[in-house]
Amino acid sequence: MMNMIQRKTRNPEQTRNDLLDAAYHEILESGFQAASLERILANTSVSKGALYHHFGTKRDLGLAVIEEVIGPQLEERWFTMLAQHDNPISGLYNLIAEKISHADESVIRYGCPLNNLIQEMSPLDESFRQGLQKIIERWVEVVAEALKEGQSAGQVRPDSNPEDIALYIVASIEGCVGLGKNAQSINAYQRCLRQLQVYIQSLAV
Amino acid sequence: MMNMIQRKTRNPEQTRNDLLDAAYHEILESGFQAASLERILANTSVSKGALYHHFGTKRDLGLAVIEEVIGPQLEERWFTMLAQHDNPISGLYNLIAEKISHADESVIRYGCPLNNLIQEMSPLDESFRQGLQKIIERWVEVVAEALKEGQSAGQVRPDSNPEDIALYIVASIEGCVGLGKNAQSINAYQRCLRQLQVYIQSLAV
DNA sequence: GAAGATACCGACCAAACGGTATATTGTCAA
DNA sequence: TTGACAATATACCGTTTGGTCGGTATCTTC
Repeated sequence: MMNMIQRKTRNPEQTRNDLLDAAYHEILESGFQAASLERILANTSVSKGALYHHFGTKRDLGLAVIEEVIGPQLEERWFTMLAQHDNPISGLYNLIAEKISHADESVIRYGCPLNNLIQEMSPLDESFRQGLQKIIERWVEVVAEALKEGQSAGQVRPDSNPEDIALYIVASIEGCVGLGKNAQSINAYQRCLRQLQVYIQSLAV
Repeated sequence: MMNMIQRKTRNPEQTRNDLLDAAYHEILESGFQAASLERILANTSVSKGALYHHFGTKRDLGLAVIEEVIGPQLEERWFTMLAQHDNPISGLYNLIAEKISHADESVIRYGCPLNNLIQEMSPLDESFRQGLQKIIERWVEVVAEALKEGQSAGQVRPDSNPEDIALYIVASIEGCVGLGKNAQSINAYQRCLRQLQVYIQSLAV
């Protein structure tokens, strides 16, 4: 076979990561169903053969993006930061504050990758739903755990259910991001999150 | 041409409504991009020719669903009901209570048609975004207006911005529906909305 | 009742899609 | 050095997609 324009050296790990990264962005921009493998390949200079060597189907690629890109991303940016504060109220408050001040264009334009996939895929594919749900549950659990410790330390009002509140906080965040995205407005995004801050402060004892 | 199996009598309005209704359900189940015209046609016994007589493109059909189905649906179920209460706190509270008790399977499975389309389409098509944003703005406006009147009547705390709170409430609702959908859990859905009720009550003077 | 407009029909089309088959090349253990 | 296998390349395939087109039936108007 002629004209084999191949990569100079083999690097399967790099190839796999390139694919995951390109797939992540393609999915963020177009959604999973409308994500085009051809476009992903064009953005990575990876051949179709290589793609199907690393991932059995488009679906497998999507599931890998959830598990290996979106999950870890949230874990880093959110969960470890929350653990650094010894007061959950100020911890959550500061986390939201950071979201408010770092309102970059990508969030306003494309919203939250996790929420996007939830709305699109969770009714259509049980494996997707479970992969996404695992991340959500972890998120809620981390917030709930912080609130519980805050209750023990007398920082959080004891008359409230940490699990329920954590669930609601996560829901509100996704809601704020979603509305900011549709308004295409940093202002709406910030105003919405600001109210969440007010709510969070009301949890203090 | 032989074998023209046509509808017995013409009824352009009915045909159009049938198409809008079927498209609404198809979009709710699959999203807009993955919505199949063939499937819509199969569910309506309308021919492709008839479809393209009433709607210029698939995009036009989608925009019509937003404007003529989703918009009015929310207007009926929400906006008129809120106007019936003379206290916005109890009005909003009851509206959420109704959502909690009427947690039908469709909401848990498919979520909110408005939010689904926002997350999928608003970054991809400016006309979609504007159509959806019009509905969101109306929603926020109705809630904000009710809160303002409540402030005047001394029912709502005066130290808060009705527009911001209204935005946040709408965002929270969408967030709760979205999480309930991903958890596939009526329980999570209800617990989440229950916290929103608590928040709403905290707005009372 | 003829003419013109409106509504509807179904075969067809090009493009894009995810996926497969087969060939080739790099890597590394034996 | 060689044999085996992992990694990569590309041509190709069947299906589905949104959309078009020439034609027909029905309704309205004069």
